[in-house]
Amino acid sequence: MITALLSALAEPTRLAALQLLWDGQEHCVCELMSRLGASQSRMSRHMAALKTVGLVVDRRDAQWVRYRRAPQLSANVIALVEAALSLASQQDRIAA
Amino acid sequence: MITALLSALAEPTRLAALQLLWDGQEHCVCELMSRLGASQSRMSRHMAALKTVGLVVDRRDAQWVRYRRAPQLSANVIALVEAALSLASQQDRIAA
DNA sequence: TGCGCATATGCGTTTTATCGCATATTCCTC
DNA sequence: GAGGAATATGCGATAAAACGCATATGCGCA
Repeated sequence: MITALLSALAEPTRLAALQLLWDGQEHCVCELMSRLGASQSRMSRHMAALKTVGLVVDRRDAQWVRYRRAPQLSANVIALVEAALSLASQQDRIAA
Repeated sequence: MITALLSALAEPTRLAALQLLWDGQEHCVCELMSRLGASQSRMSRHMAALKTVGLVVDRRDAQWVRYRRAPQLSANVIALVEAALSLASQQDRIAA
């Protein structure tokens, strides 16, 4: 559902995580935690939320769970996410 | 703030209202209420929320308040809204 | 001025989101 | 198999959003 997707994007930590994952590479929860300054449970739950709406996928790799941008997202969804990320990074530049 | 914008979009009635307003025309609250099946106070508050984040503007016209899409929205914001509306209307077609 | 229509808003309630803390789970290494 | 690292999750607390109901406000018209 589109509103679920928008709700998932409407949280700063999740949006920032998506920004990191948008490079197409895998990132473990521990990396996201430290880079975004989020606690462990908080980060884990936010990633689970992104996964639930299908924006990211995860993969177990030894003791790590590696998240990455979901493959095969529809063009519409990609357009939405990239518009959001574009606004977010624009805001980051202003804040900096 | 981008997350406020996304939160404003992440509610079905608001998104549907935006879809109607996106034609560039003015629409009074009473029209939106009846077309979207929302109660008066609910519709009024949702429109106020859209106004707060700057997506719409309003104008008093006799006993009516006419809302319309905000002019001069940045290209980034327009891209975001249109991506959301595109997904919403796609979903509408599936539901129909 | 008084009435009626359209809209906004104060208020209390209910629902939903988010969080921290503690604990469970999974997997590696020794 | 014991211990430790990385991650997930149950639970209770807190905060935020949304709602209905009632009432206030703004406006036109008689």
